[in-house]
Amino acid sequence: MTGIRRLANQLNLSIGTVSRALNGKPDVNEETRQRVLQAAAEMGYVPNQAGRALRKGATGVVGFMMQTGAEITGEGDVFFMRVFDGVQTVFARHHLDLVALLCSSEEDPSAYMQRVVARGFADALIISATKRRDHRIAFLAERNIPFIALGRSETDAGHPWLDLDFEGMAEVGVTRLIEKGHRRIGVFAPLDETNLGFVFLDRYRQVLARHGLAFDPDLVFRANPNERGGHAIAQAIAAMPEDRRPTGFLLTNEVMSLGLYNGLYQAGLPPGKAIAVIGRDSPQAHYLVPKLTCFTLSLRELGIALAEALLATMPSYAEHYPLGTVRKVMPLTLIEGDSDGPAL
Amino acid sequence: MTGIRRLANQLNLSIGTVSRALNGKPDVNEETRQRVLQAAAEMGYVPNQAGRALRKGATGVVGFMMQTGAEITGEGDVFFMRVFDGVQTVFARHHLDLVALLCSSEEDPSAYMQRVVARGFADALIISATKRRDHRIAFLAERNIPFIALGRSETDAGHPWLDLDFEGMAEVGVTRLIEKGHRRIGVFAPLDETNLGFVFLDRYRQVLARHGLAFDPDLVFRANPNERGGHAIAQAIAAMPEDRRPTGFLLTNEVMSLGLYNGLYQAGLPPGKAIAVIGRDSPQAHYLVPKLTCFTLSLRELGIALAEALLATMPSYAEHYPLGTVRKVMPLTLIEGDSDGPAL
DNA sequence: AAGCGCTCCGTAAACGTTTACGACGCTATT
DNA sequence: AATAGCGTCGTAAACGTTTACGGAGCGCTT
Repeated sequence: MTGIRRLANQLNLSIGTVSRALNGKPDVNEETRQRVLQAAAEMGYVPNQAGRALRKGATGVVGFMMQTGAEITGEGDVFFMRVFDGVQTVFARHHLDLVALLCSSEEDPSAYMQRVVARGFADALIISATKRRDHRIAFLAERNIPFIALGRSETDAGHPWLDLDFEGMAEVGVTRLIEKGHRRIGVFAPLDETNLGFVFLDRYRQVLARHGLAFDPDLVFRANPNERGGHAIAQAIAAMPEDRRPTGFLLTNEVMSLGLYNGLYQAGLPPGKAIAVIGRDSPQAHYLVPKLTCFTLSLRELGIALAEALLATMPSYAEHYPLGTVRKVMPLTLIEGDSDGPAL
Repeated sequence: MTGIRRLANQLNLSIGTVSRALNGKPDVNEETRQRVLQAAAEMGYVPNQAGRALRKGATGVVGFMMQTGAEITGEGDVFFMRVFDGVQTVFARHHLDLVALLCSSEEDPSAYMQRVVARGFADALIISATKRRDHRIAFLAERNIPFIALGRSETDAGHPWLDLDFEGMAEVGVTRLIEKGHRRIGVFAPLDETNLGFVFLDRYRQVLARHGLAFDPDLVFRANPNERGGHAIAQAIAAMPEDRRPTGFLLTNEVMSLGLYNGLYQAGLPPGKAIAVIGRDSPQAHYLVPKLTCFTLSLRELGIALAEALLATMPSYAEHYPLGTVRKVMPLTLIEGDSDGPAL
């Protein structure tokens, strides 16, 4: 005798009643409910996940899909850990569990996702590292599985997403550099189809135009979104003729600054002096010299917003989170450092 | 009609035969097996996780338990992502899935783990961020749930573990600094009960003694195992009277070096000149100036070893991985940089 | 020709829950 | 006094698999 049956036996109740008592159903005497609850606690009873999932057709689990071994997110680990924490504070209120679904670098992300949803592993998904064209979005939307994307994408399935305010960063960052006298402002762009704010470049050009500055494609530096990429950009800058180099640089990525700094120093172009740099907040940014001027946002709040937006797509939570597909951009605020001095 | 029943219907077979065909059981005609396999692929059939788990009493999932929002691991994100990748290459061969079980910072880790195993979420567990005294170990060992710990612990349940070779780092690192003329060598130790190689200090003292050097407790710097902790250590060093300061420092942690460097520069004690530093390999370490002399190991191989050691505890995999409880220390190799010059 | 062993397949039970439905006793209504 | 309604509880089916068991068909031996 195992599981709920043992509990029922102990209490001289039927398994049906015990189940109802535990699940807070109305048609059970309050006194017996207390008896059940107490006995469950004493015997350490926890409902079996498989049995419950099989019957209910839902697991109570939300999966956050990530790729292992890859360094394509451009965000550090603390980034995700803090976002997770925000997501969980919301989920905890609704007895939802968050797990990270780890897609091996040897498996195709789309295939992995298909496997995961077909097997009924999770009720809903959060996908990150979205590409500009992302098959996963159409796939999930078609079989209307609740999901939300962290990061915009060009493939639009009327799906919900959250993203950082890349437009705002372009607006504020580029304007700031221009006002400090910079005329040639370099920016980062991803190498592949990874979506790290493809809207950023548009706004960058708009701001330039508004100030009467020409757009120079050579000032868009493509690289991998990691430390090495930052270093590569520095080398590329150093290799340019002096009068064509950027005098200011805007980095929308969290972890590239360290490599960029290092490369600039090596090239004799000290950041903050020869080249002004604005980046993103991260544990690294605090300890760069000179102190990095950077955009920051609360990752915990990002996680909370993510969770709430996801639940807003699920009818079962409509009473708490009014139904609707959220598409929101999270604003960032600027922290002034010493890395974005005026143009020489 | 759903699931395997639909498949069976389509093929004019019984669900039993279809199941056997899919699971590679011997008593099924090879021709019909091919028919089944093909039909399954065409119809995109994937066995339901809940049904299978309920019947078999096993999920085919291994959980890697992590804490969100916390920064207690002392390892960067790339660290875990690469370890995961190693684990998965092994698991993939055995149709095992790896997921990260995310324990919220608002929930007690032991309670979370209890919930996870009672619900039958995973067949086996990998636990990290082990404490010197870790309740989880006894808990898992008692109900003999297969698990392995990443990191040693003082609570010994005869359980398997893997850990970095902190003794080796102490041996090689301290000896190296001594041979370069350093007499006062500082080391890092965690603040709380987090286990970051408590064996390290023992070996540190042994090496000192072997070279006739006295152990000075003031040279053991306690701090949080993150960038901020590194910075705090630098400040502590600067606050010491000059003749009591360490002239060399050994950092066994992956991410503290950036903070330490920054703090030392701020204090006018440039790393590599005023104070020799040896640390751990990480994406940051590559771009520190001067280049950090550091210990490195293949995280992928660590993951592979972790997975193999875990499977070695599970009888079902005995034919591939001979039964036994592995307790192994992963060696690290030294990469020479420019940060550990001779004593002045 | 009867028996045996082998291959292949169908049948049905079981895993642990949840939940629709009905049964029972009691009170209040007509 | 019969009935309706309510509160409480038990019964049993269902979720989608896997697997022990048995049976049908066939070729071979004795």
